Amino acid sequence: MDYIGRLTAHLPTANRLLMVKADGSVSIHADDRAYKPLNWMSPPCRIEEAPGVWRVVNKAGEELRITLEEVLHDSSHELGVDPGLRKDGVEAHLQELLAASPGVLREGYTLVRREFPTAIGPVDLFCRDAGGGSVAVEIKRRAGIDAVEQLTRYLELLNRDPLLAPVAGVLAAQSIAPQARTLAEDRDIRCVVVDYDALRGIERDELTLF
Amino acid sequence: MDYIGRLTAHLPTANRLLMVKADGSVSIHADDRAYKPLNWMSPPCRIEEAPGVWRVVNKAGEELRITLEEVLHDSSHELGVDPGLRKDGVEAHLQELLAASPGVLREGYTLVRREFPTAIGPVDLFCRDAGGGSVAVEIKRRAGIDAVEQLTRYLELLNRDPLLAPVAGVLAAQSIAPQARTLAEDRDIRCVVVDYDALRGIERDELTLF
DNA sequence: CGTTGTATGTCGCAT
DNA sequence: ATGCGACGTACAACG
Repeated sequence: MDYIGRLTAHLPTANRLLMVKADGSVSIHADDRAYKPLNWMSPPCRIEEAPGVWRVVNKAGEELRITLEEVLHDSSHELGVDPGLRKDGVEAHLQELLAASPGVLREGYTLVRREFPTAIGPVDLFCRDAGGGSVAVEIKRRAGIDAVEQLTRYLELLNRDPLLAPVAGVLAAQSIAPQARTLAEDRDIRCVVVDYDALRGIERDELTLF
Repeated sequence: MDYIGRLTAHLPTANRLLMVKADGSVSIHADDRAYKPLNWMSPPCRIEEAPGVWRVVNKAGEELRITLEEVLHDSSHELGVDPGLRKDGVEAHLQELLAASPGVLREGYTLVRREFPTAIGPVDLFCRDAGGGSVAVEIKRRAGIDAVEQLTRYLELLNRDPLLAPVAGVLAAQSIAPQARTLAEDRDIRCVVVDYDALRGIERDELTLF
C-alpha cells in the first residue's frame, strides 16, 4: 500500500483487513491500533479497480494505491440505513442546561446571551450577577489549562470594553484539572464543578413547576 | 448497543459490522462515517461473552454492552505481525525548508538555531533580522489560536533574557486561522503564510546553484 | 463553502 | 501516570 497526499506513507505486504463502506470510504486495518486503520481514504473518493490493484483517489488529488496479492476472504453485506447514534452528556448539552439554570453557578446569576460573540470567538455564556456585574462563563466537560487560557483571552478582550468592564470569569466543568484550577484561581477566575446528573434533575424539576 | 463511559450513548438494533482485533479492541461500524466506528472500546479492555450479549469493559470502568440478535456472517483471520507503516510528514519538512531559506520569512533573516532550547520547550527557529535583532519563529502546518499562545509563551520567556531582548515573533504556517491572525497581530506577532510547494522549489533552485 | 470549536478525539513523547 | 503538542486529526454547526 502507498499513500500520497498530505504526507506519503508506505506499507509492506502483509495480511490485512480491507473495509469498503457504502459511503465510498476505504480503510486498511492491521491487528492493532484499535479502531484506527493503518491507512484510509475518506469519501467522497473514487475507487479504480484493476486486477490486483486498487487505486483510490479523492477530490484533493490524494491517492491510495493498494496491491492485492492474495484474498483470504471476501464478503459483502447490506447494512441498510442506520437508525443513528444518540449521545448524551456532551458539552453542548451541558451548555443548554447551564443556560437554563445560570443560578447554579451562583445565586442571582441571569443569562444575557449564549455564545456571546467576540472578535476571537464566542463566549459560552454571558451573564449578569445579582449586582448587575458582567460575568463570562466558559463551559467544558473536562477543563484543562487550555480552558483557562481561552477564558483569559476572552476576559482580557471583554475588559477593554468600558461598557462591559469589569467582567468576572467563571470556569464551569464536570471536572477541572488541578493545574487548571490553580492557574484559574491565580487569575481570579472562579471554578465551579457542575454535576451533570444533578443539573438534569434541576431542569426536570423546573419543567415540572410549570 | 449501549455505551456508558465518558458519555452515554445508545444505538438501536440494526445490521452492523463488528470488528474485534487481536489487540483486544472492539468496534461497531455502520455503512457510513468513513473509518470511524459508531462505538468502540480501546484496549486494554475485557470482553465478557454471554450468549447473545457482549460486555466490554475497560480499566476506567467504561462499558460497552452489545446485544446480538442475528449473526449474518462471522469469520476470523490470523493477520500476524504487521511490518509497520512508514510515514513521511510535511511539518518536519516545512521546518527544514524554512531553516534552509529563512529569507523567505523576511529579507535579511539569518538562522541562528533550529529547535532553540528554552525552559518551556524548543523554539522552532531562532533567527536574526537584517539589523541584528532576535526573531523567534513558530512553524505550523495550520496555525490556530493555540499556536499564537505557544509562541507568546516563548516570547515572554525569551524577552526576559537581556542578552536576547527584544525578541520579535513570527508565526509561519501554510494556513493561518483568521482568529489566530487577529490575536497574533494584536500581540505584534507577524504572520507569514508560506507556500510549501514554492518553498520546495526554492530549495531545489538553491541546490541547483551549487 | 470556509471557518470554528469539539472530540469517548487518538497517538506519541517527555517528564 | 500526566502533561503537552501533533494529527493525513475527523466532524458537525454555523455564517
